[in-house]
Amino acid sequence: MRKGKKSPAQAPGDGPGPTAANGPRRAVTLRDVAREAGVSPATASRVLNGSIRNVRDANAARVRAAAAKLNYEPHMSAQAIARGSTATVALVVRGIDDPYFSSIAAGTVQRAEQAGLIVTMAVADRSPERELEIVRTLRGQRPRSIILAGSRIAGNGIRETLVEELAAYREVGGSVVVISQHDLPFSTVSVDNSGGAERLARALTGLGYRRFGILRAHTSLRTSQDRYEGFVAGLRQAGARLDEQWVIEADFTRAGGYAAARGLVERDIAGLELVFAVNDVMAIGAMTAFREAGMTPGRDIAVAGFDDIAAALDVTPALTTVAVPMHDVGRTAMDLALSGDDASTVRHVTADVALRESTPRIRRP
Amino acid sequence: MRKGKKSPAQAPGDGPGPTAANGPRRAVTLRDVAREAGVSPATASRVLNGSIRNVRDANAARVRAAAAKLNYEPHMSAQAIARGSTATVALVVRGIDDPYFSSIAAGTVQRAEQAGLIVTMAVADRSPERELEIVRTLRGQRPRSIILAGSRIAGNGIRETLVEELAAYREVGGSVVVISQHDLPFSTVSVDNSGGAERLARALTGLGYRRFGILRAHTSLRTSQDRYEGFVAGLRQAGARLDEQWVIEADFTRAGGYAAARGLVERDIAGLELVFAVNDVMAIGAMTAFREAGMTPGRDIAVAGFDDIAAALDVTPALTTVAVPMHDVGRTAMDLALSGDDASTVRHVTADVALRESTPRIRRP
DNA sequence: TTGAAAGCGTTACCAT
DNA sequence: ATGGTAACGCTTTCAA
Repeated sequence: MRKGKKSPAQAPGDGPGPTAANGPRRAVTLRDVAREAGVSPATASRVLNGSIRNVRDANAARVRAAAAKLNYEPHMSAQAIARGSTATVALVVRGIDDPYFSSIAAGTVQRAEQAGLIVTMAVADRSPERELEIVRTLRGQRPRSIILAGSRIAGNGIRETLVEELAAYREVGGSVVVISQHDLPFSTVSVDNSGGAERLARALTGLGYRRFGILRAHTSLRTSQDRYEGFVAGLRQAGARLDEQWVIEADFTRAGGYAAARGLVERDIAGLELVFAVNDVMAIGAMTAFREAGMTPGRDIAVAGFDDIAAALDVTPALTTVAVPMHDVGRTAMDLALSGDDASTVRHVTADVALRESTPRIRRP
Repeated sequence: MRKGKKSPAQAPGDGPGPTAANGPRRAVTLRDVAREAGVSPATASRVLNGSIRNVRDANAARVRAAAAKLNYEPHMSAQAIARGSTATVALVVRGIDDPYFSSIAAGTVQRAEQAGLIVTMAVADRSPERELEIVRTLRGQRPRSIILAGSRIAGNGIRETLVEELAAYREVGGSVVVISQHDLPFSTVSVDNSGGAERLARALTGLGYRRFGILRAHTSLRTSQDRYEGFVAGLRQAGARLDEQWVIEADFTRAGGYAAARGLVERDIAGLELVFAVNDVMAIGAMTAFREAGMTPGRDIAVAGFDDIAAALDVTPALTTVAVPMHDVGRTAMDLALSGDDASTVRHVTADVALRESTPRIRRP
């Protein structure tokens, strides 16, 4: 038995009234409400949370009154275990801090709220191992769905284990949605990273650019890799060639872009015309680094990014980028999660090139 | 009884084995693990989640092996109801999308993870009513703590109801932390909004500025109000006066700042030297609006903000602001939440003026 | 050290 | 329409 608070406290006869003691009073339960209303817990349950309408109006009213009077709020965990399902959706991101993820999260949360679900956030910024660990823990929450945003391609079996883990989760009734990981056997929101980057490359060569540098993240980041490869493909199509020495790997963050650009300016970059960073925060970091080095972005060196975060419009010059509708991505992910589509549906979202002042038409000598 | 899966399925004798059927297999439970290990559920519980170390090594090993083999993950909801407490913390923000809140959230989540807690996010961007509703729903989750970031001062009784609601929640064992709402009877992380703004005003007058405009949010937003009043106080101390016609109320967002600045430039603002926006996103929106109107921020008009979000360094000219250590705020909030300090502790965090190029020393005629 | 059993707050079946 | 009661998956007391 639990703490012996039943018999002594019950003798006097009623609810959780302020029993003069001071320790945390116990929360109001459905039984309290039922007692107050003079009905059985079953009836109270039917009124408050049940789907069926088989309760006499008079009783329903009394129950509702009692609930209001006692300020009753159903215990979600208890409901979860009684019903066998929760009202939770889990979202795994890499860094909430990042405008990309926070926009996706915003879209997700918005949709979840409409559906009466709560979303829990986990941050998997450290490593694939950590991500795996998180997914494992998440299973314990028994969420309806797990949405994975910005996950990695990990080597040495980690990825396989992750897939197994998620598959097992789906096996017991959960749904899994991944964002931009088109080769995982789950429902996917697929951002056209590769195509967008390709079109960007073509647009930029169209503006006259020929000598490119690229700031990309580690190859294990699928998003970065897709954008990189798409961009290179676009250059190739346009007959521009890429000098490997100007491809730099850095963190997928503002700091990463900043550091990479610093590294660049310390070398001889005469002749380098444009730097493409695989996301806007890196591009913006790079612009700041260039500026600090006395170069004016958009004049001495062109810069382009990817994502079209809000800040892309606020920097000077405004940043050329590829617009990803991040809210949509989040919403779509949630829609997929809730659709109950057991198949591994893929939903494509397009990414459009937005040419701005950071990449003016170039006048070649 | 529930779904009749007990008797028939039990006859053959064993666990949740793949019974040829295809519907969602049921998840592995502690009983399954216990059976597999040949011990009682009680023992399995002790090994897997119990604090006490009273299990023979051999048995412990078998239990662990069984758990691993079956890929068991404890059902958090079940634990929550059995133990009478959850491992969640609820965070209520106004818009995850906003860099201010996402940074706070990041700090919070980081700390929570260290403590083995999961955080659920709710967005209260709509209205005080909505916020109240959210808090109410949240109570159903029975989180250990509720952290309120960026909440409002609402009129007409809503605020009182909110306070009552939170008080009741604390009554039953939860802890409440509010950020920057120093007059609520709960533990508080108090950002020195008013002092920071005051120091900013003095620093700016020290640079020679005399004619100020202010972009602020609705008076119901405590943070905005504090910053506004602090700034005005600072001006007064420096003997500068504020022309009311240049105080504009707008949304607490980039779009709000942009719109307000548009409105400003459409009027005759000759003589206006500096615009202070009560947060960086508004200031940055304003800078963009000024630039679009053909004015160069930092030269034709000075601009200052508050928060020191990452973007403040990336805009041109770099934005003068008051630096709020947002990660710290988030972490501190979580620390307070977990400290179990029943008293309404207040933790102060300072905000330092950061003078940058958007407010150069002014040369008066 | 171990297991039986009660109990946590709900829901849903079954009978009334 | 209503109430009794088993069940959900786990923890913890109590007795062995």
